[in-house]
Amino acid sequence: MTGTPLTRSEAKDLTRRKLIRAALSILDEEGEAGLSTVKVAKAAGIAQSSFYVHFKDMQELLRVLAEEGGERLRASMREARRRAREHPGDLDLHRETFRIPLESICRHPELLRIQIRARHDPSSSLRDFATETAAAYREHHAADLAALGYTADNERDRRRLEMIADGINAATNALAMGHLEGRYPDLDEAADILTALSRGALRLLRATSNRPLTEPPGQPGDPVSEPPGRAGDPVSEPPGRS
Amino acid sequence: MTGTPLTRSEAKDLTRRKLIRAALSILDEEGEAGLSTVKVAKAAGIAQSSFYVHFKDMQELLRVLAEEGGERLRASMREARRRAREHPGDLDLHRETFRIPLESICRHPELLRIQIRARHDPSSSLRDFATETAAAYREHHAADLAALGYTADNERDRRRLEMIADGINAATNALAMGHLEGRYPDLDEAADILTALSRGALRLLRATSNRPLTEPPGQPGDPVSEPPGRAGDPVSEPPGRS
DNA sequence: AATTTCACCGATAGTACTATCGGTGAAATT
DNA sequence: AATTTCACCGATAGTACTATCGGTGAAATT
Repeated sequence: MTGTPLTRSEAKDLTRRKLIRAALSILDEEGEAGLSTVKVAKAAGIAQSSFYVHFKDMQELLRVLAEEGGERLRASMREARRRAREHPGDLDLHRETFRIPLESICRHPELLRIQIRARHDPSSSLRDFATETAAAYREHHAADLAALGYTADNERDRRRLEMIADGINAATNALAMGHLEGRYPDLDEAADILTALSRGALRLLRATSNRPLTEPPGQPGDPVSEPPGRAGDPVSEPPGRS
Repeated sequence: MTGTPLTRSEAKDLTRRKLIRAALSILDEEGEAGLSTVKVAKAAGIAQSSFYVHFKDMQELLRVLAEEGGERLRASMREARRRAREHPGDLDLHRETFRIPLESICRHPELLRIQIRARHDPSSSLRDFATETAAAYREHHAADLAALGYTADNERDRRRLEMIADGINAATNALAMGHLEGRYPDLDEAADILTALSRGALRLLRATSNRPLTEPPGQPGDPVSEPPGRAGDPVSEPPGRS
């Protein structure tokens, strides 16, 4: 049947993978509270005590899990955004920057769930890690927006960009979860909504930038003004793109 | 000192409130995993076994907690949105519909955290409840948008409205958390961002509605609707508002 | 005044889990 | 071939918690 004589370290690594896989599946079915060395070891086919050959404790396994998943997603997002920036005209590519994370989340939803739970659980040893991860996503997203031409040269605008990135990331997670729950069968539709959310907010940024402070939000005739001069396509490209 | 002779039921109710308060504070400091009948009872000043006089088990206490918090928030949001609808011109009132939930979340962040954790924890007995609560927020928000004039008379548009509501709700939670973490000191700024996110997405809805693309919900001449040739105010009011 | 109710108590049986320890045999090294 | 390494094992001490039970005294009812 097998014919594959494994070396000792190969066998160990295999067992380690089995433990990780088992943990993921239990996490998926029962959540973090259902996770125990007993269950994971048993599901991986080894004795409970052997769990400690591979991990110092359960927290270490969880961290490994979170890191692996996060790394993969971040890499694919970076790539998608880079491509979109290189071909600025391509709407499909731009939407792609939203579809990539959506798909990535849907591929391993438990990984996002761990992060979300950890971020909101003061007792989780992963909390700091999850908070840092979320901050990295947020700041990276904000930096990408800045690269698209939404220069943030003062404190307020920087904060706004960060809020937009924060909000959009949260919305992305929410829509991915909705897809998994069967509410939004088409991920492209979700990506469209995210694009629209993002652009709407960015328009505000342009509109009320600190440059021409002539406009306190509300002037006769133009309730929430557009940059003077350019009142074009309502779904127009960001300033630096066309 | 006291001078307040409590009846038996008053005393019992007081103890019950103490338990709830204690649970909230422990939840805040240590999270759900740190919650136990031992700790809660001790913090409330009674014996561990007396916990069961007031609650069937810890899950019941958690549910009571979640229900109380959710009820309060929902009521204040309904009220804020009603007011905004009654005075359609008032931008401050519209922003208020976003500031109310932001403030409410910040008042008792643990309550939202419980819900979020529960939604993403398959083992939580509160999961169904949290999912239903989230669905209620989402659908209510979507209905409110529909009431603003974004009629959703086909499946696709309905789904889009729901996605927008879903995304905005998620963004609201994220910005509230960011405020608590000290990143967004001004809740009004956050409310502005949410308003902008919302409007941007709704514009898409109008723009690509499946009906004759020429005339979305508004009438000809309506300053609000965006007839293709008429590059009007890109951050205009929703169709039904002016 | 006698009786009943009941919020609370301490003790405790039971459950689930963690993490360590000495032992084992096959792989790896000498 | 002899020796060492080490992934894995079963047993077990220790920890933390849940939920029940009989008892108690003051409040409430009669």
